[in-house]
Amino acid sequence: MARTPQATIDRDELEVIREQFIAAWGQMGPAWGVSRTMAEVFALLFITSVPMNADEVMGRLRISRGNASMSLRSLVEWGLVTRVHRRGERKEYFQAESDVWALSRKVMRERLRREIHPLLATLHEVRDRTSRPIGLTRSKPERTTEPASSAAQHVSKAELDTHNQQLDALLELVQTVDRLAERFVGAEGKGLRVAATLLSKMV
Amino acid sequence: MARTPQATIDRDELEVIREQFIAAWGQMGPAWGVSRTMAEVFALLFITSVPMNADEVMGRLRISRGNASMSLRSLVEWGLVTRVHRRGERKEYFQAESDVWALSRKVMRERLRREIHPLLATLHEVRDRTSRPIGLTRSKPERTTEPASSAAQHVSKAELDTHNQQLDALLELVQTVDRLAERFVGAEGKGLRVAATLLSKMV
DNA sequence: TCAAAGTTTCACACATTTCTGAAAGTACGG
DNA sequence: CCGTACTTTCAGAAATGTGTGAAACTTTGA
Repeated sequence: MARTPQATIDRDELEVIREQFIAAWGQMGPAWGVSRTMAEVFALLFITSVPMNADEVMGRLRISRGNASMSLRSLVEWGLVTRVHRRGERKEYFQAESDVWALSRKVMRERLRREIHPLLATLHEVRDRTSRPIGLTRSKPERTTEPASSAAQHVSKAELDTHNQQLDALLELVQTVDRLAERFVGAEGKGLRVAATLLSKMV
Repeated sequence: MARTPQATIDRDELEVIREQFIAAWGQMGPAWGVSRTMAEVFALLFITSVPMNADEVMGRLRISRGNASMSLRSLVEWGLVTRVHRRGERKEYFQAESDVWALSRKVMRERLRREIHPLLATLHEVRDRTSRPIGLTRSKPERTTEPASSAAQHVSKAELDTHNQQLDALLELVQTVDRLAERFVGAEGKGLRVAATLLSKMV
């Protein structure tokens, strides 16, 4: 297991290693809310650390022009990759954001926007439909009238209370996640790193 | 916008409300690494707060027996739902874990296991292939021999260093996420809640 | 030991997502 | 302006992921 500080590595070997990295990243893509290809393109740009144009990307990854164009565009939208113009060249080059902390913040921001916020909106909406102010004192069941089976129409107070309690608890959770995430995203610097340090102090 | 503390709600109305909740949850499913149906089944059990058997689930959600069986089974595997036996009844009933904090920990544990850990393993493996101890002092480029274009075979030291730096930075990030998550998962109680409280003290 | 009740499996059908390639669009230099 | 170099779009093809339903399997009570 002793690692020899290998001085040289073959071009081919490096390419194989990069390939392995790219493949691993690609597999994670879908689980992260981006397509496999998008993840691979990003991995390629990230690990190579050299700006590439669409042709280079499509050649290296063996994907179509259309796919390369789409993927690069999405990556730019996510803020994970930036366009680079080279003097005297007409082609557009793309380079990956290389600061991993910045990357994590950008990913988080995007997922917050696409997933958490819409969910929160719906949860609030749903919560409102059974009235009662949001997220406040979770009134304990205080069972009063029970089945109330007058005309097979009304829902018992107990059932409604349970519903509301579940919803409130969920809302609180999602809001907590949201607030936490916003904090990371907002933080100037290495949001996660700060968090990690802080939390390591808790038992 | 003033909310009347509505005393009664029609059965039908409650069903519609539940439906909206279930639909919203279902939409989030894919983004969370579970299928839409699985998310819906969970939402149904969670919001209804009453144990149901497979037939009730398939009836309410209009899904096939096979699908219901699969989804319930996965939910049990994830630990989000538990089987309940009723005295004298032969059918199996299923009920959702109702503590949202426990839920969040279980989801996190599962995703850690399926996504983060394999990724970490591969990253380490990739890192090892260019040797040098892991995650330690990120040696600054210290550019020495540059192109070294002897036989068009070897990779320049500079290129290799860049590669390793990117990889190390990424490893550090993923490890941080991993450690943070492990902490939440491990925490007895409301991991996230504690985190939120703690972090609210940071500026 | 059997029949009834309940659950799981799995080959196939269906739906959704992703990718391709060619055509349309855009912008730049001359 | 026009031609060339490059990029984007998009309809259909391919791949992937999900859902169905019936048959196989398991369990239980008599």
